[in-house]
Parts: sequence; C-alpha cells; structure tokens
Amino acid sequence: MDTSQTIVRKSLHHELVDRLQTLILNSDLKPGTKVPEKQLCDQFGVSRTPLREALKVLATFGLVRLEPNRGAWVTQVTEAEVQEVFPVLGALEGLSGELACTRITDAEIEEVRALHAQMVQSYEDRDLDAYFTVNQKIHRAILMAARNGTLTTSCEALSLRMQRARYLANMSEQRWADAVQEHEKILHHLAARDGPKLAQTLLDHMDAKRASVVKWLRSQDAAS
Amino acid sequence: MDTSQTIVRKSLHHELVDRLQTLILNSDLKPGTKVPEKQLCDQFGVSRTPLREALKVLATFGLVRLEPNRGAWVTQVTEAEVQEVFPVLGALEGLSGELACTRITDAEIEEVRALHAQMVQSYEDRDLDAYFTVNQKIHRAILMAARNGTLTTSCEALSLRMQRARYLANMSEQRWADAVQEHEKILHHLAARDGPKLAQTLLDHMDAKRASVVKWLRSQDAAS
DNA sequence: CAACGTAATTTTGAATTCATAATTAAGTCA
DNA sequence: TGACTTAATTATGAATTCAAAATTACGTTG
Repeated sequence: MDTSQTIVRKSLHHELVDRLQTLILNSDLKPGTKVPEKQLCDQFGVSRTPLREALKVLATFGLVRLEPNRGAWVTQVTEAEVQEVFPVLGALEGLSGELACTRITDAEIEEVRALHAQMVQSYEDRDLDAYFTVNQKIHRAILMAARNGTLTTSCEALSLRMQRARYLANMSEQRWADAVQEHEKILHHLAARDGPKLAQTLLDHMDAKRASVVKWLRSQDAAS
Repeated sequence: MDTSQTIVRKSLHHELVDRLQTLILNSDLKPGTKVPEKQLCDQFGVSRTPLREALKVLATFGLVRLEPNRGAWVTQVTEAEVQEVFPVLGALEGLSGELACTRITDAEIEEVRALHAQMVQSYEDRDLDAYFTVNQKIHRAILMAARNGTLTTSCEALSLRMQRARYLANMSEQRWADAVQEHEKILHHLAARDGPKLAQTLLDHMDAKRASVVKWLRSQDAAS
C-alpha cells in the first residue's frame, strides 16, 4: 500500500508529547524542575487529561520522572546516565552501519557524501549549530539506510535523552577536529560498503563522544 | 543513598500497564483485536482515564496501536517485526555479554552456572515451560551483570515484543538441542570472561532464534 | 524563637460528564 | 434485491468535577 497519500491524523496527546519534548530539549523546561502542569495547560489551551497522558509517555522515554502524588519532574542528564547510554547507542549505531552497508543505494551514498561535505564546511566556518544539524542528518541517513524501523526507534529514543541540555554545544577544538576525522572514516567505510569497519568506527566515534560529554559534565559539576 | 528501604508506591496507571501487559503476553487479549476499553474498566474496577493513560504507554512499547477515534488495537507479531527486532536484540545482548565479562563477580558466575544446570535438566525432562523460565533467567542474569540500567530497559522492552503469542513454545527438536549447545558455549565464554567471544555467541544465538521463529511464523501463515 | 502540631490551600489522581466522531440500523429508491 | 441516505446508537477524546494527598501557612508551646 502507498501510504504517502494517507492523511496523518495526530491525536492531541501525541501532539503534546512532541511539544513537551521540544520544551525539554530546548531547556525551556529546566532539568530538575517540576513540570508546571497548570501553566502548560493554559499555554497550550488544553485540559489536564491529555497533558497528563503525554507526561506518562514522556516518563517512559526518561525525559520526566513521575513521583506519585507529587507530580512530574524534568530529569537531569547525569554522568551515570551518559556512561550508560552511549555504549548502548554505540552498539545500535554499529549495527545500523553494518546493515546500511548491505542495503544502502548508490544514490543514498551520494546523499551522505553531500551531507558530509556540508558538515566539513560548517566545521571550517566554525558554525556549531549548522555542524550539529548536519551531523545528526548523517547519522540519521545511515540509520535510514539500515531499513530497520525498530532500530531507528530505539536509536532515536536514546539520542533524545542525550540531546537534553546544551552540552553538545560544548566541544573542545581538539575534539571537534577529531570528530570530523572520524566522520571521514565513516564516509569512507560506508562508500566501500565495509560493514565491520564502519561498525567499529561508529562505535569508536560514540565512545569518543561519551568521553567528551563526560569531561564536560565533570567540568560543569566542578564549576557549580 | 540506600534505596533498599524506600517504599515503592505504584500509581494506578503503572499497575494497569503491568496488568494489560500480562493480558497481552498471555493472549488473553488477542492480537489483531480491539482492546475492550469498557470491559477492562469493569474488570479492573477503574475508570477510563487511568486505563487510557496505560494504553498510551503500551502504544510506545508497540504492544497496542492507537487509531485516532477508533480505539486501541492489540498488535500482531509479524515476520517483518521479528526480522527487525532480533538483530537489534542481538546487538544489545552482545553488548550485555561484553560488559558482563568485565563486571560479573565469581559468585554471579556460579549463579549462572546453577541456572544453566537447571536449564539442561529441564531440557532432558522435555519440560518446555521450565526451560523457558530458566532460559530467561540466564539472559537476565547476564544483563544484570552488565550493570547498565539503560541496556536492561532497552533489552526488556524488545524482548517483551517478542514474547507475545505462544510461538516460543514451538521449537523443533533439533533447534532445542542446538539452543542448549549454544548455551553451553555462552556459559563457557562467560566463565572465561571472554567478552568478544561471548558477544559473538549471543549474537549467533539470537540469529538462530530469529530464524527459528520466522520458520514457525511462516508455517503458521501457510496453515491458516 | 525554634520545633511541633493543626488548619487552610493547593495540587494530584481518578471518576464523571459532555461534545464529537464512528459505527450500526433503518429506511428509501432505482 | 441491493446500493445509497439518513437517523439512532455507541464509542472515543477531552473537559470538568470531585476526593484524597501534599504542601503551605499559621498558631501554639516548651
């Protein structure tokens, strides 16, 4: 069946899940604070019922924590969590690379190549925002090429948790240069359709990212 | 902080998530059928509000599908889903094996060894129910030894989706024998704390399971 | 004035109610 | 009879209401 024409009807609660997600990722709702249920209801012009449904869903994503009779609280990104999530994300991205190598089309490889060029340009321009946007697109493109919806969902759920807070925007000059180098290798192995090598590179890439984020988190803790 | 003393207060919606999960895993709610909202409310003695909250959560687990204005439907285990989920589960279990090798205590290895012996006994007794129960315990023990809560959550969410329907109870004599052999290897590598080999064995184990389940699903389709 | 206990207020969880959409049933006409 | 309308019924989604829990404010006493 062709689903391109089907009308996507979004339920209110689903819409709210998206909106709240955005608020949390943008730190409009600050980590460690209480989710202001009443205020959000007013803001979105909805009643508590659908909002609370959305909060229950967000709790399964780990973006909020529900305390019985005490409301919902925005979760914090802790070092422990980072140490946990990145290895899992590494394993999943590794798999995505492996699968992508067997399934990606030539046209898709060219798309990734184009994105990669954009990313390098953003790096040279020192445009961090653009860099992160394109960077995400590349990882996503590889994920799409893996043709595994479950893998996509799992990866994105975990990525979401790591996208909270703005620490991603904090990378040392050295780390940034290394990351670009790693991406060169990623593109190379993908173009060569070398699954095992791509998987290993993605895994290393994730571990380096983990180390970088942990370092930043610790410097933050020390500063506060 | 020691959390062993903290009182766990379970919210109604969380309790309902558990109950509904059980109903679906036991096929008390049949795949492809509509979730009888009203009936379940009567059965559990709750109103629609918390039940509907639970359904939204179950939808994120993929156990039900929400159709706007048409209610919740129990999802079916399709071959496509099995082909997707097992590779992801393989990658995650592989990681769990690798991590477990670095973190498991001698005492825990002995526990797994004991479980393994029980499992072999169940195999020899041809007690499928006991076999599956112990089998799950072994995988879970390795997962616990990995000391990664995120990994545990991710694995269990995916396992859940594969535990629907009773196809697990359908294994050829040959597959059963092979599975036991694979478990011998798993125990061996774990005891030797050989991470890479354990990871690979778990991955192969998952892939064999995938093939077995797919085969069974196809025979079911053919029969119907 | 600090610690405790009690009352008032607010917030939360869940039942109920209500508007709307979907489904079923009944009726109409070729 | 069978396809199409239209009306009646039912189910769904979301707002509202209500009881219970938690928090805050206040007063009391050592």
